[in-house]
Amino acid sequence: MSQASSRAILRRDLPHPKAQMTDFPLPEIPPAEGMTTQEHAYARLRNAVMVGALKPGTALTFRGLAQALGLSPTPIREAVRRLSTEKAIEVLGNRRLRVPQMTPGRFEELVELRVLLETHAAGRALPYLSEVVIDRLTALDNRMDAAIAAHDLDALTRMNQEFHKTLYALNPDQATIPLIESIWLQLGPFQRQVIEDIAAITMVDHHKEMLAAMRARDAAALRVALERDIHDGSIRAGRAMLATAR
Amino acid sequence: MSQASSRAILRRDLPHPKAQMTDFPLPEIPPAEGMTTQEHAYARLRNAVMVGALKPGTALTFRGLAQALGLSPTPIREAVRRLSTEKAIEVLGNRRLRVPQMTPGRFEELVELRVLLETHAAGRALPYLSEVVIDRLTALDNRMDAAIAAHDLDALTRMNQEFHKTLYALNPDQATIPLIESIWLQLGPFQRQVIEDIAAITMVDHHKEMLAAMRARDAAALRVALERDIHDGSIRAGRAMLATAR
DNA sequence: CCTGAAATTTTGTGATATCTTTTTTTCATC
DNA sequence: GATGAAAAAAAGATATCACAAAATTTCAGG
Repeated sequence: MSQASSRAILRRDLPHPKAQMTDFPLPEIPPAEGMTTQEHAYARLRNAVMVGALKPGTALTFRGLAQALGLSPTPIREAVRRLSTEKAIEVLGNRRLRVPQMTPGRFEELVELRVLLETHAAGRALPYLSEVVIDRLTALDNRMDAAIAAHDLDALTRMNQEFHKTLYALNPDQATIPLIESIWLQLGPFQRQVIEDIAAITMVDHHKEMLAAMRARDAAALRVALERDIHDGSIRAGRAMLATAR
Repeated sequence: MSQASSRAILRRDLPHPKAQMTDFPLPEIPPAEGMTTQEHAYARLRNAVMVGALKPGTALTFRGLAQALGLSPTPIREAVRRLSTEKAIEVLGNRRLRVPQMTPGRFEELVELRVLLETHAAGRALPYLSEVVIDRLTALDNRMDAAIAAHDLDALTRMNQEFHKTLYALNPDQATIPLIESIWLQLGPFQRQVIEDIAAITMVDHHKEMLAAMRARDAAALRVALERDIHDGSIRAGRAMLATAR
């Protein structure tokens, strides 16, 4: 991990002392072939938000991010603007950037949207589901068990998203995934504060329910398992956190 | 209208001769107070896509757009990148930009998503609905009747979106509207090819149904009217168009 | 030790320059 | 006239520059 030059990302002052951070890593992302600098910066920042590497309320600067990633501000600005459109980063009126704060109302809305969009996507994916894919998802689920054993929360988060995304992407006429990912981005920073091993384990348990429903080609059961997966994975812990944080 | 310098927006060659355009206007948007150049460019391009001022398949260039808007490429790039994240503009692998093409499968998916998200948003808005708002929506609906009489399709499209958006925005914990707008953006370029006066009129008729349901605070009726509004407004004409265009 | 105004630094914004890739045009050859 | 390779033009990507706005620090006065 390159935490070497990640010092200048933050501003010095923050409204809430709790949000103060002296240093944090921007997880690396392998730079794919033929990727522009801007795309790589986007992928890396997006991943950082998605896995919760940036806490809610964290203030950012273009120049700080540029320095942290070893780039000029130009591609960073493009990447951050894209993320701001996805509501992953907030551009405040006074030209300041920060990772959005979570509120109880927004949290409930986001979880409802996850259920709405993901059950829709799963239903539309089911007709395209093959044995090969089920095997692939089962293998992925097993790797998640290993990640839990190793307490590797980053890998677990990534694989969990891959599990869901693989299912939804089976439908070739795909317009839902970007919307779902926008929701994931908005939940990401908050989620990290919330996830605990227990929540992670129930998450995977629901995946096994989902896989059983897929094998049976049972749309209703898949929907129920998915709803449980989303609810148990976030709602309980999230509500508790927001209730005490006030 | 400033169509003066909108010549260099397009590339000369296009895969489909049908998509070739010699000139087109980018509808103007009043530059709001304290708006940055990038934000204004974003608003203007976004509006152009939303109201269908750019045909599907239209190829764009950063420099051409910059010239058309009288700006340097920098803010244009940021604006276009944002739109590409919203799937309003496609960034092809070979670094080319274009307005996305519509396919039958994608069209059905987008309309389904409209119904899914907008019925959700309407349901969540209903508890916040006041008489004042209903009156405001009724007045807006009347102005739409006038726009139909005047054959002003741009104004009609804008007001139709305002009608829907006003309703959904009543819920203060709002995460759905950006998703809905992304769908509108994706349907925008195609919709313009499809809209006819008859479709526009049925659209408004459904608004009157929606208003009646709002007055009665009847969530089920509102949902039905909204579904009809979306379906009748696009599905029939859209399907017909895509069927013949093949 | 606190307060607040001025000076300093930092930052966002937009234009421009440079480099590389892609596209378009030119033109010789078949 | 068609074909294709080379030359020319155009366009994307990124770094840098200049400027204005905002935030931070400094420091005098209480």
